[in-house]
Amino acid sequence: MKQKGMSKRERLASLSERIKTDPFLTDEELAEAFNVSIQTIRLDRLELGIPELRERIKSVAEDNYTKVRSLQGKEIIGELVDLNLGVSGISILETDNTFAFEKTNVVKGQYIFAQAESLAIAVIDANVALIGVANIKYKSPVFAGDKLIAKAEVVRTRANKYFVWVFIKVKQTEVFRGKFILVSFSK
Amino acid sequence: MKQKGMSKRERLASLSERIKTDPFLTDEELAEAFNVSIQTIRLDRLELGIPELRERIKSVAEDNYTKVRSLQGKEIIGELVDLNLGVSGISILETDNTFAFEKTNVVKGQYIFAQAESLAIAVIDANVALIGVANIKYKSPVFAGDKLIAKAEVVRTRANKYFVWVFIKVKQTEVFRGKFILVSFSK
DNA sequence: TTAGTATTAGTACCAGATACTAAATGAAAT
DNA sequence: ATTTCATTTAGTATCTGGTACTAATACTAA
Repeated sequence: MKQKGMSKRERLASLSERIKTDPFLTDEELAEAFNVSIQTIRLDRLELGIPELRERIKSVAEDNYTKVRSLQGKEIIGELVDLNLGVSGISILETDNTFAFEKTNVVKGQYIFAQAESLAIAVIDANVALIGVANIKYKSPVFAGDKLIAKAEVVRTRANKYFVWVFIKVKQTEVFRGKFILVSFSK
Repeated sequence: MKQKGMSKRERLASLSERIKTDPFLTDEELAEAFNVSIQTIRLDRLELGIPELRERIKSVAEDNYTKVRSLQGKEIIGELVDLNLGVSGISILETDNTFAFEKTNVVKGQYIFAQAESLAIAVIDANVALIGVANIKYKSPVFAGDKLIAKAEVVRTRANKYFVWVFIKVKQTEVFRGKFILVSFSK
């Protein structure tokens, strides 16, 4: 994929684009791709303020290490700030643009749902599975940066079934409500 | 956090534990922590088959790079295998244990929901926001390893509102159904 | 005391850089 | 055609966090 006769401006733009899409490229590989010397690539990076390969890899690793742990590894989405086991609970989720659609900056419903679901499960604290849900409603869109405050309440317990209501608000305004039916699991 | 008078066996066990929980530790830091020389740490790593810091960081970065992109970066959860814009769509999601609760191996509802929601949005393909949802139902638990096949159908369009039904099956068995109300966004 | 293991020390080497100096090349302006 | 300045290339010393290897020393159990 050699690109000859490129102006410096073009190369700089293309370079940062490439590194953004693939942060694992060495200066040597980049030098070959652009058909310039390694030194030129280094000068370009210096000019663009792009750190060296190892730093890039490290930051990808660090960013994701925490993010992956907190988004997919952890059982609770959002921070549990109050818990009254079997009765009620409150969690807070600070959103940012990684939770949102790029174009619109609207937070994806899946994260709001995840906060509600995980809070509902935390309140029960048993080997539960979410089997039924009803009456979910997104009342108004949530934007990146909004701080979601979720409140859960156990409204009824019957045999191994738990009925939990979860409300999520952004600054007093209700943005989501859902009724979850949790079924405790045979051990 | 110095640990003196540890046997080799103890150190080896503790070492791999530490590196597992924090892969960003250099040999030097480890040597200080265990109060042994750097060479000892290197011999230990060699014996345990633990790669060097840079390799560790790189593999964390690579593992997560794809995972994070596909789970939180991408707009669609699951692979879109069929799309009839404005009418219907099918997506497939192969689950694994990263989607599930550790203890029970039951896939978290949030991922199933995310697949359904993102498919519903893909079928509409407009600047939509998910505002209302109704009649969601998880019919039976999904386990890590199950292959989820989601089908979406647009059942009604009224002004800027779209009513989309999504069914998810695992081997002919319906595990989820949901009716989404999507509202197209003012540009 | 000795054998064998564990540990430490030191050297040469590597990748992928930084930081720096110096030279060569190219294009535009005079 | 020559000067001038930006761009590019070349080369050296240095850094980090290692590998691979050899050799010496310390510890421990028989």
